Amino acid sequence: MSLPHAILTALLEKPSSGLELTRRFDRSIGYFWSATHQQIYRELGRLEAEGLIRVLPSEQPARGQKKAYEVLPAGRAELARWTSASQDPKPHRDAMLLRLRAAAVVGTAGLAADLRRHRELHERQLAEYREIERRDFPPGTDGPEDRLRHLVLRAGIDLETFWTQWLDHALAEFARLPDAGGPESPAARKA
Amino acid sequence: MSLPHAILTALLEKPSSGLELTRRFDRSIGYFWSATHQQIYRELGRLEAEGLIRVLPSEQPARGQKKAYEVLPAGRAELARWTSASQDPKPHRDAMLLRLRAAAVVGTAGLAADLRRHRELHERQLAEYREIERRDFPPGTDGPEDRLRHLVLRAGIDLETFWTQWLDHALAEFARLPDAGGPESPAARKA
DNA sequence: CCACCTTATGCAACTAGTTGCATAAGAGAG
DNA sequence: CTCTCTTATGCAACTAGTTGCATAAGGTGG
Repeated sequence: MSLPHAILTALLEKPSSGLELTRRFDRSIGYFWSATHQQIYRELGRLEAEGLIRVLPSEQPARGQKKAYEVLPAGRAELARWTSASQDPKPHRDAMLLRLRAAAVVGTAGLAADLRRHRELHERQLAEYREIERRDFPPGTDGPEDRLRHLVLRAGIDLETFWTQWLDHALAEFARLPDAGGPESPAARKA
Repeated sequence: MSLPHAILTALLEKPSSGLELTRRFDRSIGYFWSATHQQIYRELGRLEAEGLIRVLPSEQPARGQKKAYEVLPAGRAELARWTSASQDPKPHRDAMLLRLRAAAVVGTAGLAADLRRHRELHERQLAEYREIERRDFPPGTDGPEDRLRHLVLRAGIDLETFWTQWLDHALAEFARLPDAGGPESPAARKA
């Protein structure tokens, strides 16, 4: 139930068209709230119908024409309401941890390669975050809005650092396991 | 697409009924792959229809009667296949980070209290994980299966530690912000 | 013996997110 | 002028997860 609020935030930061929003979701906002262009268009339609946003009057678009939206006062109020309301954290789902647990039962064959691949992906993401930090938060950037946005980026950086290190730890553990097939290789079991 | 595999893993660890599975998902497995009882019953039905699990022959149940399942060889094979197959990490969604970013635009009013509440929740979860670690992984527990399961638990412990510390950091940052209403309090804007 | 509580299973409807594809305008190549 | 590529918007169908409620057996207290 947060995609509309993600869009409101993005539009308050800068009025945009659906495709522009999609691009921004692929970059900054999508790092902690991803969305596809179809989700975004559908949600823009709903938000407009509810009177929380409107099409920028300058543009009178037809299909295939850019159509930029801006947030109306009711939209800002709704975002403020949502931001301050108490919310329970959603339980996270992590397929890799599940696979590790499954591997304890059916064997670790083939898993190490994917652990290494994930490690690379997290490292690449980390490098991207660091680049954003260098670019957007040079020393002296410390207005209240900057501080909050930097705080969010720090969470991303620290999380990727965490996963990179944890995967290193996992790979080290794998190296110590008896054999490539793991505790019970599926082949050995199926005979 | 991982719930069936979570269930297969749980059933391989120990054949169980739907409700028993639900309880185990509330404890260990649910810490990284949560599921409600309705999801579990529905999925058990599907897995049985696909021939990956079967009802334990000892029990011939009617409605309201316990009905325990065990994994068939085809189920084990499918789990092994899924575990070893390469999978891309799903982008994570975190509402709290989104709220912080929204707060940079509409103001921080009311947010600090929920940050504190979340900190408490993460700390409580951390204590629970540590208790599980103490109970299930005493020194000397180091068979290959134990190592893998411990690795997964460590991820949980370290993640909760991470969030607790990050929230402390966020609260410290909040304390330094100009005022309770934040950079642009909604009230000030709406006038 | 029946009202109520707990354990246990399950259906139906809804919400959110994903995937695949369709439509349309404009720009450039031949 | 028309074919194709890019930009842009959007619908429809599907998959996954959530919420609300129904059903049924067995035990307990009055």
